Amino acid sequence: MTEVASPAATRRERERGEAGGATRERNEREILAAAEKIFAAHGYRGASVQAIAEAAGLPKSNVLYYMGSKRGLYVRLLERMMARWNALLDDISVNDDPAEVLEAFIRSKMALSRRHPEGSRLFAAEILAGAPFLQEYLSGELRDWVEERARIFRQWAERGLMDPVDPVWLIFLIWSATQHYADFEAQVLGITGRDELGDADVEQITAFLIRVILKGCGLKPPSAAPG
Amino acid sequence: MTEVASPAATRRERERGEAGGATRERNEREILAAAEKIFAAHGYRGASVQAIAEAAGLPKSNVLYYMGSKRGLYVRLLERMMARWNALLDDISVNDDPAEVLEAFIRSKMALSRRHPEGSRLFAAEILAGAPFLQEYLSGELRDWVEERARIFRQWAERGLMDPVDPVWLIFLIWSATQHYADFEAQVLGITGRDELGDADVEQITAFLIRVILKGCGLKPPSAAPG
Amino acid sequence: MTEVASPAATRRERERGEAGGATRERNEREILAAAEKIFAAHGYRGASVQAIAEAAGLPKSNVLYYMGSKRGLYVRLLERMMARWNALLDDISVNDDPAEVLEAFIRSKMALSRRHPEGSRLFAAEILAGAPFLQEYLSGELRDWVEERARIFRQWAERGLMDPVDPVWLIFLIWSATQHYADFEAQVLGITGRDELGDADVEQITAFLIRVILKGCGLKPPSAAPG
Amino acid sequence: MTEVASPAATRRERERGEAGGATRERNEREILAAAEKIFAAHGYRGASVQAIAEAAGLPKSNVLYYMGSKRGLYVRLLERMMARWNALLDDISVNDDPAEVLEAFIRSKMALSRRHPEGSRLFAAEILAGAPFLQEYLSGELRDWVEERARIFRQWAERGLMDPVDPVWLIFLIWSATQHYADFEAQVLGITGRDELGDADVEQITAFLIRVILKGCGLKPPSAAPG
DNA sequence: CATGAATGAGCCTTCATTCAT
DNA sequence: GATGAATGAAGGCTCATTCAT
Repeated sequence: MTEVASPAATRRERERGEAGGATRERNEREILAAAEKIFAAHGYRGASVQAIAEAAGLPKSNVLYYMGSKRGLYVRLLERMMARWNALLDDISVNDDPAEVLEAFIRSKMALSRRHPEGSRLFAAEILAGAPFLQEYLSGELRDWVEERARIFRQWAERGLMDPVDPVWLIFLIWSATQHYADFEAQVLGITGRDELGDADVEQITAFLIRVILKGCGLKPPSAAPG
Repeated sequence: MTEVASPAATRRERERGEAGGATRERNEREILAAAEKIFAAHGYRGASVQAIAEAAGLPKSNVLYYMGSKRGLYVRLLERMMARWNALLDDISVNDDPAEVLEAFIRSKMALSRRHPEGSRLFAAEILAGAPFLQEYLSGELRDWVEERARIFRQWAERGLMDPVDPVWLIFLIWSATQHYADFEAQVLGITGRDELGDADVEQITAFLIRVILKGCGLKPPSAAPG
Repeated sequence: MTEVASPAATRRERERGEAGGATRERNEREILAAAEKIFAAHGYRGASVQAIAEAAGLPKSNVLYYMGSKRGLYVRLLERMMARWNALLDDISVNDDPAEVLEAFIRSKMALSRRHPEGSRLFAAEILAGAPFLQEYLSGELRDWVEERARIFRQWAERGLMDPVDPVWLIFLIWSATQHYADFEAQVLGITGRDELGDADVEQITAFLIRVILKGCGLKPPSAAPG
Repeated sequence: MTEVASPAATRRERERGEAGGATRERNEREILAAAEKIFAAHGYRGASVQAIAEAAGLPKSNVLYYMGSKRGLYVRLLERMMARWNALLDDISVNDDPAEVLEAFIRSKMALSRRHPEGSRLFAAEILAGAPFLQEYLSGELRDWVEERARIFRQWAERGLMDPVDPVWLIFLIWSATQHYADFEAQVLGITGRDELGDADVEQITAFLIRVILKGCGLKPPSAAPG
């Protein structure tokens, strides 16, 4: 990366002595992060472009210049979160070990919430608002994914590999339990009296959830993590 | 019911030909219901008095006339929800049967979410925003309540009445699992392809949760409801 | 005055055990006093009926019930102040002693401002606003009064009884100097570092003004008050 | 004056075909002038941003865009007026000639009121309201200034250079007399039957005040202007 | 007679967006 | 390419007034 500032270098850029392309990327990244935080906290309507701009350390005009519109920014964030989500929804088959699959499911879902708590809350806010932007995704892609899993869970139950619990309610249970620590973080911290949850806490919670949910479905946890 | 002397009939009232005294009460009720819905969907900032007024079928000024301020209305709704919540937090003792207590806990929590889904979402939105109005409640009253329960759960575990799981994570699990059907209703409906959850569905889900969570903690469900 | 409460006795009335007629009078008096204060401080537009009601210790509706409208109340106050003013504008003749007349003029004007500072400020606020309600009075009655005095002052000057100063500017000088202690009370108190001006202060100021103004017009003060 | 690069041309600007940079300055100037007029006439509370905007020929949002807030605009105007005021409060010493000092004082005060009548009225309205924004200034800076002058006046009196009148009352007399023609302009015009006071009138009034006040304090006017 | 209820209009301020540079 | 300028619309709230009792 050379030190030659491009002719159209911005003030921020010039001050930091950066090259052009990097600035755009960094600005976009900062805007997205800031927006995710604000939208997560206050929802689509409650978020203001001004607040996002301040959190990103940029003028308001820039936010709209980079993102087109408040709506466009919001949609982009939702899509980014859905993409992260889809990335961990790998296929499973009837021949897999139920306990292993469920454990992996819980682990990866927990890790996603842990890595992207703002994204998790953004999604929660969207759902609270009645999912105006995600209606289609929920009753399309996501529904298919759930039904596919459900079919396999049912087959496992039929083969006596696990208790015959309703697989859809089971999926919701896992979702709610894992998202809780991101979505209700303020409540969790308030009640536990901490400033934040550390990695050890999260690992402990994950093990707890795996232990209780698997056992609750008549499965033996494959790894012997204490809950 | 006698003809109680009452405030002046409003225009709405006259148009509908109603009796006098009921108007104020009805208006308040409608405003509270409308506000709970709007605040739940869009959070404190995202909700507008105009939107609440429209949902209540009243002029905007009227909402503020009845409720004083947007903030006051919001606080009143939060307090109402906290009161409902506190109403079902009866005491338990070490001598109680763990399975019965947990079942009752899950049942009552589920019933509360079922009866007041907007209130549950209102609470969720407040937590998403970082609990600006409930900070104190969370780290005060509610924390004490949780710790008290946790102590008893631990004693049960020591006596071998249930698995030695972390009681706080257990409480969070129950909370998240039961609230999920109110808070993420839009998602649940989208994925299950329904218009609403009926009483039968909710009873089925409740039984599922009781079954899985109790079994997951090494308890036998006292009633034999199939999940 | 009997103790029998009239059938239509108000709540306030009943609480104090007063008869009907007295209440109305007292309420009117309190409203007028409160309104004078509020209008004086904030002008016609800046005053609110609510603020007046609060200062009078009555419900807002009552203020309008007694006074008809904000505008009507304001006009009534202006007229009351003009009436007070007119009460001290007695006739003078060329044969009067100039010094005595001017002294009496300064004294009575000062006393009026002293007795009704709110009224003086109310008038000042009206003038600041461009005298929308008093236009006619100023260029009619008051103008005539001024011109009449001016004629006499001029005659005195012609007879060598006083310096040939412009009588209109002289009248304005007296008005401004005497009203100052009411209209700019906040400034006077701030600069002198007092909480209020006492009777002694006012007497001292009056003597000062008489001394300086009379001497400035070539007149000997009739009474020997030190300035 | 060179063609300085400047902010974007506004719609107003384009319509008028003006150059770029001047717009902002002109708008600010017009807003300040309009606001001074409106605040002077109706006080802080009675003034509305809408009215100011209309007087400035701009949309309401624009006024707030330029000035931040109604309060900020008001404070800025007060400070501007105080700055003008301070600009003419030059030091005096015991060795100066009392007559010359007093004449200069009256002249400069009169000129200030003449040049900035709206500012004078703005100040008057602020004082009428109880000086909520100027409390500190009055009992601080201004008080000190008055006391300093008073000390010198007293020394002059002790040396027999002028009558032993109370210097603070004298200062108030000069202030009230000179401000009167700005603050009570509507009254002055109504009574004198004119549309406005011309330079000649003001010069005449100034000479009158100098003559009467100086003579009233036992001083001979240095210049022989007839009142 | 006196007052709480009710409301359209207006208040100051913030909003998302467009535009010119 | 990036940003300050500008603004119509909407935000929460207060206003003076009307009405029914």
